[in-house]
Amino acid sequence: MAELDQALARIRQGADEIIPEAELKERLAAGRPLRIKAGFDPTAPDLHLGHTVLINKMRVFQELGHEVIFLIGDFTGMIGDPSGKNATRPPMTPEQVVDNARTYQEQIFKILDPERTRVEFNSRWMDQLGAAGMVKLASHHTVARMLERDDFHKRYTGKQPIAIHEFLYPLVQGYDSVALEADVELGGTDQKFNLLVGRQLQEAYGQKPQLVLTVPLLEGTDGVQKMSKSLGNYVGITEAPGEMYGKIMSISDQLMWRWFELLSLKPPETLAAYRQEVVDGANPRDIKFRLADELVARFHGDQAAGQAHRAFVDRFRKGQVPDDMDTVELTAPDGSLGLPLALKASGLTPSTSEAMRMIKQGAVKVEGEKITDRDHQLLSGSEQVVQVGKRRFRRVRVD
RNA sequence: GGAGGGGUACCCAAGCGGCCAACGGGGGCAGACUGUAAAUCUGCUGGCUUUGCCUUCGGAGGUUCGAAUCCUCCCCCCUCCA
Repeated sequence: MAELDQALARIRQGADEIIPEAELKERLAAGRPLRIKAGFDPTAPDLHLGHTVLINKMRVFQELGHEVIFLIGDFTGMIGDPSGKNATRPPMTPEQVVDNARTYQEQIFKILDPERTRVEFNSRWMDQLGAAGMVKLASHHTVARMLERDDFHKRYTGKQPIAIHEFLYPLVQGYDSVALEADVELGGTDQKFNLLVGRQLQEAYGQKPQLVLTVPLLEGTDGVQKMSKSLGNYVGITEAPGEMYGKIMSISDQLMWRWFELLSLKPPETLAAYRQEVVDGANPRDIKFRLADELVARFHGDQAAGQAHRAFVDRFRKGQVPDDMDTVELTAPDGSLGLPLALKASGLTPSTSEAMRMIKQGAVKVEGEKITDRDHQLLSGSEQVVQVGKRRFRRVRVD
């Protein structure tokens, strides 16, 4: 049974909770491939590293021979969630959903095996359910239990509004488990309540309740809030290798360990050895290189990762100007172009006002030389490297 | 349906006739320091043909020499009562 124990260990690794813990071994021991469900919101098809914590876990199940279902919540997405100001979503058209679904698949198949991934849309069964079915579904859960959910509870006691349809969210998600006859549902720790509703509903519909496995939420590049696109603290998995490499290298040393733990596929012994290296005096930055190497390679291949690594070292450690910057061509009607206008026109700053500010603050360099004169001119026929701050470069040619 | 509270820049939040492009905080950007770290300190944070001009305080009008601030109508949000 060493094989079973190994499987258990791999599933548990990095997981926050498994409910009920004991049953996992039991189901695995039965030998039948388990049906693993993980739901995704179709409104945000740009996956970032935070999502991959979960997808990595899906992959583990896949490698262990189980049936992994990638569920796109198109029905749930069309309801929209009007509550939080930042969560207001316009209803999506079917075309958008299809588009997003395709984008999703392109991205997840960087991690999952497409041959062994079942893709589902919950509109398939939700559209069939009808109003009567919805009422029946709603009858299986009580308001009191719904209010146990932490965020509902807080809003209720804090006299904040809760729209009725928000109660439908967990119900529909739970019903997905009924429709799919899921054995296990994966989700972030913030999904725990919804996942548990699935268990309860399956029981109500005469099924064996699914197991619930939650994974921690990954902190974003700021190291504090969870990674999300709206907070701008994310690393998208389709980002260019250099971009991705830079973002990973900019995280704090403390956060680096967290990311290793949740994102690296390296065994725990290796990570422990890394920690020891730092204890023994290694520069944490050099360990961070390994994290960046691994992650960039996963999404872009070894070669691109190697290139990104070298480019990073050249640019920041050796202070060189990057060699792959964009070139823009500008026209100077009067033989020369004022620097602020050039900055705006080349996209280095969003406005001339911003360009003025950057110049005043000493953030602008032309051919490596700091320019603080706002009337500085770029002459026609010249081609110069213009830089704003440490990261924004552009080769500007003036005609 | 009734009563009350509120809509201010990316977010939170002051201001309640001129000194307001609008206090303060957060976030962001930049500079110093560094390991492009983190922490810290400093500056900036509407736009433009930039020592000046133009447009912003839910929307549309109005009063006034002058309005984010007063008046009218409208839209939206919240709380309580029904």
